[in-house]
Amino acid sequence: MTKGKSRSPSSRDTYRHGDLRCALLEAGIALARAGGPDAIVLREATRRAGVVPNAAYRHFASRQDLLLAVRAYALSQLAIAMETEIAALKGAPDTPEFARGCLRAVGIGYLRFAHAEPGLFHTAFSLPLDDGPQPDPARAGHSGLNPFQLLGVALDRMVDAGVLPADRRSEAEYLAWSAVHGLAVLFTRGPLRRLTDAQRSALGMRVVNMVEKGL
Amino acid sequence: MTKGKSRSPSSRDTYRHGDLRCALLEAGIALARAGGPDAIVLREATRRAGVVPNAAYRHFASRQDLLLAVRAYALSQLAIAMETEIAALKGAPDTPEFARGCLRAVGIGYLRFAHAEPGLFHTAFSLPLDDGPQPDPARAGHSGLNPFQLLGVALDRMVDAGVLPADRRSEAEYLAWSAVHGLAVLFTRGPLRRLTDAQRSALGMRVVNMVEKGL
DNA sequence: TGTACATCAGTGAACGCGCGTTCACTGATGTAC
DNA sequence: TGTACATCAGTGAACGCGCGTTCACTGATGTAC
Repeated sequence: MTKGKSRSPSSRDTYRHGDLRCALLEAGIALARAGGPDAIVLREATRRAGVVPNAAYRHFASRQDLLLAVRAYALSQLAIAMETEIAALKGAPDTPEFARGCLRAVGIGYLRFAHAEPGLFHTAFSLPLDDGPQPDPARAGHSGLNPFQLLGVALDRMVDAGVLPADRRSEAEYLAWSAVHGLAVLFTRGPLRRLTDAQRSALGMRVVNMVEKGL
Repeated sequence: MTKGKSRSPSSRDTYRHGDLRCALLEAGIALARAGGPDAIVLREATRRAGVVPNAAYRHFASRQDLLLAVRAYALSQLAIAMETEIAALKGAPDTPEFARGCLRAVGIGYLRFAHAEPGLFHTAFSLPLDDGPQPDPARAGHSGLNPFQLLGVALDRMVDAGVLPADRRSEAEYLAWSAVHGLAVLFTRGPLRRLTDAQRSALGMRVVNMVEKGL
């Protein structure tokens, strides 16, 4: 993920550009960060990498292919944001408190990421997500789980801790995801985009509480 | 909203095209319906209206101006979808049951519209919504209320009926909106877009119930 | 250690596309006398 | 009632733009002898 344009040649970047694929991906990420999925423009990525436009085709089959790589990065960053919140939890695991905390952490991580990186956030969901039979590890966080899986684990924990009736577990992912995703959209592109940090996190907590209570 | 390309000239469409503004708006709506906000293309709208591209500038200041007009239409259609659900409610008004039913109707209307008209739905929220000091009537349904106002009224009713504690009323719009909007997105462009009608409405009910219970 | 060679990452030039927007115009219309 | 005229909706032609993508190429690299 480092380009090293000004570094002396190493084993990593001896050949011509060095690591053009990586440079293009980074440029794509920067574009997505600044302007969302539509801002991912092949020619601009090559410009930033200091390379002629068609050089990109040595590393990506098409613009879409680059976009998918950027999206995978965005999803992994989202997963990491969730993991960070979970890691900050206090208290003993396997307690009801911890289980609830986990679900909250997943939701809060989601909202924080959406606010901190709106461009990447929208890139992550710019296309339908269809993981094949087995989940793509490129979309995962440090735990190896992708955002959806992290949510699933949090819900499983709640069932195990006796906080969520087992008969409500099915498809609970989508209920929780809906609420938090909706709020993230209202925050980032909707009428709530001018809220202060305090207002935003207060409303975030309320939504997460609503989910916990309403599940 | 009727173009009357093949009608004999009336007072409405005697002058040249007749009612080009209306024809362009209709074309824009058709484009949005089929492909969302990005599909609203000035040149294509003029093509469909049988007119040269720059003719559009007699009626819309820019592409953005046309897009805003289409969005207003989409919002009014959404309001109407909600009103339709409300109108179908049985039971006496001013009862707790009716108040709850109202909130559910607003949510279900929202979800139904999103599913029936995904292109218009996404157009409605393609830009930040900033109603000025007074709400734009072009975005309203038959009642004169826009979608957000309809939601507000439903929540007020719940407070009046004693179903929602007054201290939870504040900003409850955003909690409810979040949950339903999120689900609408998952339905229309997310992983839930292949659900059957039955599955979709079951999940819709669950989200609406979650909101009601969790508010 | 030195040389010939095959590889393939990046080049240079071009393609066709469709977009939003501007300009000076023209000619059917409704209106004033 | 008839004629001259001003209006302004739609025309015709063009602008500059940037995009994704394809083609035949070239020349630095790593490798085989």
